[in-house]
Amino acid sequence: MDIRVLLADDHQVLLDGFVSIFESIEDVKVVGAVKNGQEVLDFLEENQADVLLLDINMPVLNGVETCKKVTRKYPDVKVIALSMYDQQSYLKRMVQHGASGYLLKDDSAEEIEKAIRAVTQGERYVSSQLQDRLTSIDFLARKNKTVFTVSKREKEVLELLSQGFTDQEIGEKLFISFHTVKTHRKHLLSKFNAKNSAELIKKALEKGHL
Amino acid sequence: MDIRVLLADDHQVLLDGFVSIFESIEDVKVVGAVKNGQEVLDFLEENQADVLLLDINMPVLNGVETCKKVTRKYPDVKVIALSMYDQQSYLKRMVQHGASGYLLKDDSAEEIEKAIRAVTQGERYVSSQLQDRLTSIDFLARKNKTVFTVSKREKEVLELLSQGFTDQEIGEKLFISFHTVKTHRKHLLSKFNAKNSAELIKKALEKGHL
DNA sequence: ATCACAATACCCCTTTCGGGGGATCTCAAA
DNA sequence: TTTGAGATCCCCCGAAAGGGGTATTGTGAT
Repeated sequence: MDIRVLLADDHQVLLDGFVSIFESIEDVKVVGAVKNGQEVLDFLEENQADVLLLDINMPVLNGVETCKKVTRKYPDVKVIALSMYDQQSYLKRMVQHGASGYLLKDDSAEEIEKAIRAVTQGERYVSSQLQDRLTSIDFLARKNKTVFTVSKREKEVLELLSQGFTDQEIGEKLFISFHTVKTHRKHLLSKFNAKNSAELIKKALEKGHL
Repeated sequence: MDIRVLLADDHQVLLDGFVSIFESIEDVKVVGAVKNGQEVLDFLEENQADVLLLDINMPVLNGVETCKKVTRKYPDVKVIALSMYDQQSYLKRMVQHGASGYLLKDDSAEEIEKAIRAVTQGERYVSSQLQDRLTSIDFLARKNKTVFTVSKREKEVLELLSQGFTDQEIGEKLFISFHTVKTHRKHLLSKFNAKNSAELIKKALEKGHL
């Protein structure tokens, strides 16, 4: 039985690229190529897949959310996260949400094939480029609470901060006291481990919270 | 004579993808696939190419700089910029620096082929997704002075700012007075039209200056 | 039912920012 | 050769940010 792969990435070139790559692999069939998380769910409604190669950065429904929904609804579908960035934060979040693998777009076709075979066997696969970090991540995941959540309100504050508004102005926009905004910002700073708002915005953008 | 294409993108998957795509096109030959701007220059030192498919976001030497250097040194090489983002700021900068084409990674293989053929004919090609914006860009490019430069020193300050350092700390790192840092930051704020450092970092990241 | 956490608001205090100037000096381009 | 831009330094001043607390709600998970 062939391995049925569903591709999800918002970039057409990448989809085309993957299709071409998989054409040369005997027992791997690309059964679908979609452009966002919503389409993943729509596709799985009516079709079957063994592996989902899922880009993290997508519009409409992002990778993390899609991964969560897919693994909950279709536990048999193995999800391999695909990211441009070798950031532990992503890896952690995806693994937490049920991903079986994590690859970088920088990885070779061979590595991707290996990953697909591994996850269909029920194994986990992480890009060799990240292997060395894995131990520390596992360790951190258990001991430390590095995977933090950003609440709805904090997200709003973050967004307005990135647009250059002051606490005062944000307070007015959200109909809350500027003290509260200060508190939210304070929490954000400590969650992202940023020394000030400039670094906060950078890290938030990097980690995909903006 | 075949069209010799040099690929430059830091993501292996994309390179593989392009190679696969071009394999099915008779008269297009991929003569090289490199991972950063420096490698582009190194490659062109010893080899020839007709078209350079150049990703804008690359480490070591970014797309804009690479484009500038390549078009200056090898005027016969047609550069097609490749970006994930449909931001006019990028388009403008690349065109200013001699790019002959601009594609989105979201574009289809067909569109890419079309673009390659167009630029080898000496034409210009812009992703159809951006066609409608072109007029306004041309207009802006003439009337307004939207394209500003960020000096070397300002870039350094920007980088350190994004890492959460204060003017004082940046001054120490760069062996200059914090007054000077303040001045640089002030200039950056006005250039990027940002109300504060948070917005500055966001805009700098968006426009690819970080 | 308890516990954790999000969301709200307030206090104090110090440091940093941000906006407005002005002033050299150098180097390259017009 | 003049002009402009980059880089450097300095002033003032008020507004914000940042760090440390405390505290009250409400809600959702265990």
